[in-house]
Amino acid sequence: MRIGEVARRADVSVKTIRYYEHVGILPPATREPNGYRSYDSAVFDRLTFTRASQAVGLTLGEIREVIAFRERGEPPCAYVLDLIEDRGAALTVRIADLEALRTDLRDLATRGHALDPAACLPREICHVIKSPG
Amino acid sequence: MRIGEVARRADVSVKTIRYYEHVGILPPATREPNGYRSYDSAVFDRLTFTRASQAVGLTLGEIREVIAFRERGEPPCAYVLDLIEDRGAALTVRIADLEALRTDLRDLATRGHALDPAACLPREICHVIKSPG
DNA sequence: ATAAACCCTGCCCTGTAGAGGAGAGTCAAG
DNA sequence: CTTGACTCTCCTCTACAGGGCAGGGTTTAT
Repeated sequence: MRIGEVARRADVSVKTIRYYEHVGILPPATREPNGYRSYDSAVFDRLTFTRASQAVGLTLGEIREVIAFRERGEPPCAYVLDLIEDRGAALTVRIADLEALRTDLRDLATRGHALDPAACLPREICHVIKSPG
Repeated sequence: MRIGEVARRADVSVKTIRYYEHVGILPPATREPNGYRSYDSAVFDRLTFTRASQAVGLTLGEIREVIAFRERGEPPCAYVLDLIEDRGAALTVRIADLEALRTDLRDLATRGHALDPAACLPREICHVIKSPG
């Protein structure tokens, strides 16, 4: 199967498939005598796994690591669980940060609506936004 | 005052100051006869405002817009409030997405711990991660 | 006089995940 | 025979906010 057909059937772009090969998500494709890449159905397993992994927030670099385990013959499950737990912890921190920011924004909006634009001095640019200090 | 002193006193890098001039956050500095940039204390108001704005999630592009209002002689407060409310709404969506992702990750971790790595087939790379379909 | 510290412009580099296009070769159908 | 669809490699570009050099000129203190 050629790259275009793989792309259509997996609903990814041809560019993406070449890129995945470039970054090691896909092994170097075998080639037809004319140089065209040739694939068998195993490519769909890779692409499906890659998509599912991206959906849970793994980067291509991490996905490549996971695949590397598998290629060394080791089940990557333990590594995957670590990754997932790290991602989860990082996500918790990030969500907390964003929630704090959202709170700030709401306070700012509330305060801002109570302020008079005519009382905003050029020197401070806009009195709605003040430095935390 | 020269750029280095501004940088020290405002606790930003010299690079950052030049960059801000480049992108229009700061007006082109006046120059000493030798070509060195020369600043008066107004630069600190800009830098302070810029920092405070970044802290609430505005981009330099947006900050530049706000400053442009001020330079046209209009109080930018109304525009700032719009920006803040847009950011807040976008943030709410984003937080919801991340929370959904965190939920997925937790489910995945829970299910993953219950699975046997030895039962993970090479074809699926890692059975902890499955496509949503 | 000279070394250390400062300043200038201009250029490339970072990370993410590819997109877009140039220029060329290949293949099937009409 | 030629048109259109496909494929190849290689190069540049995106957003964001600067960082890190090179290679030069200037100032300040010793």
